[in-house]
Amino acid sequence: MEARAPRPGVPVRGSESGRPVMAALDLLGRRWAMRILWELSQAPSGFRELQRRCERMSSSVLSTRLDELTGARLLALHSDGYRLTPLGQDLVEALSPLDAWSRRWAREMDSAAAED
Amino acid sequence: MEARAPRPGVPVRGSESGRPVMAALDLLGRRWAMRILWELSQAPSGFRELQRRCERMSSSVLSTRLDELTGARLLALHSDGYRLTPLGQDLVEALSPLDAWSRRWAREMDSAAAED
DNA sequence: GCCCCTTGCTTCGATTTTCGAATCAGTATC
DNA sequence: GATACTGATTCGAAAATCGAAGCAAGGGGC
Repeated sequence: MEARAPRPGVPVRGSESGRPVMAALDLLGRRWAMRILWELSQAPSGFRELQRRCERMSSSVLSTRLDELTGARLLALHSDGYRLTPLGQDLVEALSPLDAWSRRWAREMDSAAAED
Repeated sequence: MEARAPRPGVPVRGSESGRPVMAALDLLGRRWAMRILWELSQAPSGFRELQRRCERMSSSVLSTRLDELTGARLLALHSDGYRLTPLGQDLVEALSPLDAWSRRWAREMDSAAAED
């Protein structure tokens, strides 16, 4: 399958500029993309294990995303399964504040719901 | 329109657990969601201005995303347009390392392309 | 050899999401 | 009343995703 992943420097969905951050937002905004990176940061996984860990995501989309993320040099297939590249690990680290934020979000949504 | 935004504590697409970070990944993984937050962090904007800044994204999707993000308490409509809430500002800050990462990504993709 | 199991991955029809141009209703200005 | 904004909706078309079935390759066990 031919991967048509967004790349920095090339116009992507929603941005003619090719600004790197826009390409990143396009790549990461595709369904399951961040989830896949998240799961692989916990442990390298093969295709089917990854599918199980993402609660049976569609194999066709998993295949497409793996192609795109591999093409973007964020991960690679080794003998023990897919693994993040150093670049991919950096991305997950850049995204890691999201976990703490989401817990604060959960608290605020709870107290907001309690007020209604 | 009724917003069916992911919320922490409630199972979302791809996760039965309701873990906050999974709800966040679902919400942010929808098309244009992160881009909208990104643009609003640069400057508050009205509906049409936002649409222009996102290079003519579909108005129907913009409307849906605005509903979802508003329901998630990440933004709100004021007299001068849509604005991030403090919670939404925190999210954008949590995502801000992405900009620096994307520039490193751009450099690595360039040098990788040069080798081919 | 053959059988059985697992792997990464593709196929393809059905469903969901997104697109985008037209349009609506509300408000302000003249 | 006419014009020009605004946020937002409608709806048929296009694209993305789903998901069950299946394929080809590899590794034992016999």
